[in-house]
This record gives sequence, structure tokens and C-alpha cells, in this order.
Amino acid sequence: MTVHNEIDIAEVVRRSGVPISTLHVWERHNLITPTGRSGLRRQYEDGILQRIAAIVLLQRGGFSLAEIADLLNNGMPGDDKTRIATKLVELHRRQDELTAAITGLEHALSCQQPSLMACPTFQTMLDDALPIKPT
Amino acid sequence: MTVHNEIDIAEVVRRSGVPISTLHVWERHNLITPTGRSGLRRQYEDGILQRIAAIVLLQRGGFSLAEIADLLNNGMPGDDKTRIATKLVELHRRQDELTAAITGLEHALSCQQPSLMACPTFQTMLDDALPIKPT
DNA sequence: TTGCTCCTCACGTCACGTGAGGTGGC
DNA sequence: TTGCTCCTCACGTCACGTGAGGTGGC
Repeated sequence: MTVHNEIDIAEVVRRSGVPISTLHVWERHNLITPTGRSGLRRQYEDGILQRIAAIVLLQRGGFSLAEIADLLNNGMPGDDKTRIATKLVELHRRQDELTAAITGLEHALSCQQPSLMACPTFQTMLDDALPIKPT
Repeated sequence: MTVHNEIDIAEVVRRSGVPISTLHVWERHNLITPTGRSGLRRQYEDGILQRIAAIVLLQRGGFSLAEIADLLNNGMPGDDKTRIATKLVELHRRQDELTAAITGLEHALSCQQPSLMACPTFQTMLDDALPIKPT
């Protein structure tokens, strides 16, 4: 039989790095639930740390708090998989956008021009980032 | 001598893809300025499209509207370069986070487990995404 | 004159962050 | 009893989105 240790909210903050104000918000959105209280202080089952890691990963994946609550609280039915597949398309696009932004900024660092907009190399990268439609 | 054409806000929206509500916000933050009005409608110099592309790129680079206004309105003094270098470190980290999120979600798609948290492979990826400190 | 799009202004949203004033346990 | 951290609740912030009611040009 596995022993489930209860851990204090202070320890959750310390070990996860997630600030207490964020934990309060997540609780209001039904993402996390304390198992009880010690006086006023929230106590959690130690599995909360894995759950928090999952929330962080899904948030980086661009899911809203409401979507994450859905994914974690309900099982993983077929339409969840559809939503994940849709998100993945968007994530690959964001990866490309991020790469373009990095390329542009790295050039800006080495550029001798007096301002960003005066740099011809930066200019040519812009159209790549946000395609301007013809007149 | 170069002729500067004026273009209507409707054309700016169409050619850049940026919604009008966003253009209004950017104007209040001194990121863009109309050259004049035709009746009530804002008119812009056609160079606005390049500027909008730069704003989008910098935003994807994680700069706030206030920071972008600074970068574009003032020149590019040395401390701007320092700020860009600092951002670049953060951007490379975000690139890694995004990659980790994509890897996790791609596994979730192929996983047969009834819920995300039940999947052992997903579990092992979590600690990679958000390192949990020891007790 | 009738539509149409744009205008301004106020308010809503999302995911928090920040006090203000109060409580519980060492 | 004194600190300390956590508690709740309200309000602020950032970057917009969304009406509501009004104006100008074809």
C-alpha cells in the first residue's frame, strides 16, 4: 500500500517554482484542489507536483486554463485528441515564428545601423515574418 | 524624389492582417501614428506596413508594447543592444520549452492510456518540463 | 437619403500580481 | 505575546475584443 504524504502549500511553491498567487488562480479554475487544511494553510497530496508540471507543459502548449482543466479532469476521449492535434499544428507554426524572431534579433545585434528600421537586412526579414499582401 | 502614397486604415488591415482594434491600441501606445484623416478615417504613409511587420516580429520576440515603442521610436543605443541580448537568452529558452511541449503532446496523441496523467511516458516528460526540487 | 465603414468611449476578458486587513501555529 | 506565513477579497495590469451610439463620404 502506497503512503500518500501531505505537503504544505509552502513546499509546493518551493519545489515547483510556481508562485502562490498562481496556485490560488488555478484552484478557482478547478485545476488543482487541496486535500485539506492545516489551520488556514492548504495541504496537498504529493502527486500535486506532477499535476502542476502537466499544467505548465500544457500552458506552454498554448492551452487556456479552461482547456487544461478539461484535459486533466475528464479522461482523454477522442475529441481531446482532435484538439491536441489542432494545437500541434499551431505549435509548429509558433516554433517557426519564434525562430524568425530570433534570427531578426540576432541580426539586429550585429547591425551597425543607427536604428532597427534603418537596417536593410532587418527590413528584408520583416516580410518573412508578416507577409504584406499586394495592393 | 520618392512619392509617399497615403493608404486608408481599411487597406492597412487588409494588407497586414492586423485587426483594427489592435491598430487603435498600438496608436494609444505611440507605436503607430496616422499621417492624417480623410473625414474621420485614419490615413497612413505606406511605410506603415513595414513598421507593423517590425512590431509583430518584436512582439513575437516577447517585447511589451512599451519596449517596442522605445526600440522603434528612439535610435538603437548600446543599452538597446543589451536588452536585445537579454531577450535572446529568454527566447532560446522558450524555444526549448516549446519543443518539450510539442514532444509531450505528440506522445499524448499516440498514447493508449485513458487519461493524460495515466500515461507513463508523459509522466517522465513532465519532470523535464518543470524540474521538481527535492524535499 | 440610405448604407456602409469608421469613429470614440466604456466595459469585458484572460491570467495573473499586489496590497489591505485578518487568522492560525510555533 | 510576538512574528511569521498564509488567508480572503478587491483592485490593478497587459493587450487586446466587443458592443453602443454617432459621423463622414460615396
